[in-house]
Amino acid sequence: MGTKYNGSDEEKVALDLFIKLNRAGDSVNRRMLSRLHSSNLTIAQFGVLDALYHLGALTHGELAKKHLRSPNNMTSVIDTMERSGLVTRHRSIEDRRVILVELTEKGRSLFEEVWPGHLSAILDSMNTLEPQEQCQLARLLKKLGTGLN
Amino acid sequence: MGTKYNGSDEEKVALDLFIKLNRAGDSVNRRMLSRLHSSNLTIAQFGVLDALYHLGALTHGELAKKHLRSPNNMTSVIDTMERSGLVTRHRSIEDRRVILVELTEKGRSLFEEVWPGHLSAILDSMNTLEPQEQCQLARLLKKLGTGLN
DNA sequence: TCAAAATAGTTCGGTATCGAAATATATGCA
DNA sequence: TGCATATATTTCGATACCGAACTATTTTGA
Repeated sequence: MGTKYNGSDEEKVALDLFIKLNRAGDSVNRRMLSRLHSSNLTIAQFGVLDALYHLGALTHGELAKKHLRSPNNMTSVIDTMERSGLVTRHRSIEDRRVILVELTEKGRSLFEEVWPGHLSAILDSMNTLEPQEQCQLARLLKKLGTGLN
Repeated sequence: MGTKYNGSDEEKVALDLFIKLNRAGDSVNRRMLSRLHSSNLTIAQFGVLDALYHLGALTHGELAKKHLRSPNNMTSVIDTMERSGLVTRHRSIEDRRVILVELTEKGRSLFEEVWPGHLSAILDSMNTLEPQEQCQLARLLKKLGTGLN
């Protein structure tokens, strides 16, 4: 958003907040992106690894919901990951429309290799704020996010 | 991030915050995206319109910096917008490496048409929070963002 | 003054993302 | 039972985005 908008104070506060929300999110993700880059993982791929590691086999639809993305997206992400041998697909027996995605051993060990650094990067980032500031921020973000859905 | 990670309380708070930050940003942007979609604008394109409208002619580099994107990106975004007749490019006379991007009349009027709805959508979103909550959130996000750069 | 370094943009190859439309399968209802 | 509808995924065409390598131009410094 431009910085030269002339509106009421109320509008300025809201716009300013909108901008800062985006900037903060961008900054955090940019960090993660450059971290993951050395493992040849994208954020989307890492999200899939993470979900599968912690939750076990999931369908395209479940993965998409987990990351607020459309399912047609997952096809391409999973394609790439399957090509690099990180996951396997197989069709469900009960419902033959469904495809289950599962970590391979390679995917599992890559995640275990990358996760500690990723976690500590998140901790580092967030520790810019005092613990009670973190809680406060989380509360406000939750309220904002909940109001939007 | 998975929801089943077992770490210290401190880690849980930070991870939780990280997730909520992303979710809130996604929710807000998703809204904007669906709003802009009816004008055949992407978020990137709208950002360019906005910057050019409020700041006048800018170079690729300035536009990229404004949106925390790489300049090679701008080439493609500006290409698309030039094709749809929203902006023009011309090479600077003083420094012939530089390309200045400017709004066309079509771009200007499209922005003026879209901006009010966009602004009120932002206001609506942010008004989920009380004014003093908005200020508090902005302050925390700023502190977080500043610590990251 | 002129070659090396810096800067602005583009091109290339690859992934991610979307919406719309297609395919395959499952479910529900008359 | 059988057709209409719903659901899961894929395909298609388009845009966005990244890093790396490239071209053109300007600036710097010996």
